[in-house]
Amino acid sequence: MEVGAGELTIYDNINRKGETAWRDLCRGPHLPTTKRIPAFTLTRTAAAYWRGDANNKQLQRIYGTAWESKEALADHLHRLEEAARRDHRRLGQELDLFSFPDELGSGLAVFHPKGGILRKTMEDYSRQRHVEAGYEFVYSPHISKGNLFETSGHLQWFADGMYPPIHVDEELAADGTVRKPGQDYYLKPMNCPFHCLIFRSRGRSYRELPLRTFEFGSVYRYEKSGVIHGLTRVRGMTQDDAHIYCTREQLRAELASLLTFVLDLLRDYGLDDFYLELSTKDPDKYVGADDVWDEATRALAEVAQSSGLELVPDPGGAAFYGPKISVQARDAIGRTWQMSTIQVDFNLPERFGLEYAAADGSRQRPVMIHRALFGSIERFIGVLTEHYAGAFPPWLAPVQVVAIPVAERHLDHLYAVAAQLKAAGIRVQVDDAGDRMQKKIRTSQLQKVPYMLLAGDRDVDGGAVSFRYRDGEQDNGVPVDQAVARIVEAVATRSPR
RNA sequence: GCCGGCGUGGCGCAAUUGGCAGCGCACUUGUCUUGUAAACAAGGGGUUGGGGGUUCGAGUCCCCCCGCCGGCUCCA
Repeated sequence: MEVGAGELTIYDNINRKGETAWRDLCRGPHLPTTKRIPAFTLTRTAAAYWRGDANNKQLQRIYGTAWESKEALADHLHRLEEAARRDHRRLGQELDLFSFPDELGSGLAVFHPKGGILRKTMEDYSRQRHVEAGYEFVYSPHISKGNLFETSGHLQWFADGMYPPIHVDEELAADGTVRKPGQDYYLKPMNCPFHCLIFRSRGRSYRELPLRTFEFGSVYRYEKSGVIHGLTRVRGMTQDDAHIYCTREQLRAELASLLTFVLDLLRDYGLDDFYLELSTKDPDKYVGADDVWDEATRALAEVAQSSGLELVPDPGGAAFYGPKISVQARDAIGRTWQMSTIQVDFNLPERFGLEYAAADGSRQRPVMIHRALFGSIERFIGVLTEHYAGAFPPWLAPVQVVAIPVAERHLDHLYAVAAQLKAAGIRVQVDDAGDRMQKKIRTSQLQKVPYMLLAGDRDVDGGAVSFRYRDGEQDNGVPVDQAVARIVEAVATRSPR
């Protein structure tokens, strides 16, 4: 039969007359009777393409889950609830981070002030690390004439993933015929063609290589309507994108240091459980010479192996232009997300005719590496939101400190503390609303603020504040200078608490 | 894109066979001046996603768009 390995059973479903009403396919495991399933529930229903091919008809599929005991089923359902509680779409709403206004269109997000400061903090730290790692910062526009994407091959290979062209500058004569043909502009689906133009903008020497061009580049992809999902699958996104142009000899060392860089940076954002996937050539869809493919694939494999991380092969999963490593990260509840990709590309340097002058004076073609760490910032924010369940570590938290007076007369003391924190670069708010203290604590708790600083008569008299941490723990009567230093230290070291 | 479900103040939800659009939170104002997860009271806020249709009458029924949710296919 067509379904994989193992047994395939056809169940006869008998009607009251004892005739077979319909037949049902099932790939095991099989039970003689459903009485042996102690706990099950139906979960959802949706269409599925016959044999997983969109060209085929769809069948209605009913999903269920079966467990060895009622307790195991309850545990499973509880885990699903936990995942739902962490859903970044819900937390994005509750924590006022971002939204998807209907007016913008599907898959297009706006970041609110709190999501904005989170994003800016992530970007700033990323920029700092890229400076340290020898990247050059470049910028490119969001749209381009179609020419560029003909050169890059996007219009041949990936036109259906792109927004349709914007046709401009056409002039018609009085009789309606075209007097001046117009131009097609496209929203860019990738940044690489632009970076290739930057490389090509003047003659290049081997002395400049590796040339590492970095950009937070906004790209637009016409994702099919049914696949859009929160921040993790959007139509407009910003990639932390870089293209590294190097010699074939430099490739291996560059890939090795790159993987280290990527993993270190992901760890700084709080992800630390990884495995790697090596995507190799699809024999039916690739460009470039076999020996270069082999060389690059070997280099990637060796670099991956020396990382000591688990390596999962993904045969045929490469892009048409070169093999890649992708970093898969496990989050706090064990789900895996594809994060960073490191792709070797033999195609674009060829298509753009990129060259550098080698030491012997000959003209050589550079190898190009595409890489993104976050993948897209939007997606990374979505993943981190779920990883932390919205309780971001202090350095990332949109509001790091909320100061709460026991009574109104303690406000001036807290305004002074807040001014000190603010001067030290801490994002602090004084909750001077008309609510009671308990209510203010609840509000900040629900907003997952890392530090609450409370002050009553005892604190004011002692020149102190009282900590309430996000986990409910308290540390009362901490002298103001110490309290400020404690918070500044936690933020500076990107401490988890 | 496909199949199924859904769309009601900022958010979460209610509204009987088609018959006065409501509740909680949030917001504004007032009173209370408080020691670790919700004080009390009053007030404002809606063309029920958009458009068309049926009807004396539509949140409710029909059609077309838009968007969301769950899957499938896709994810350079």
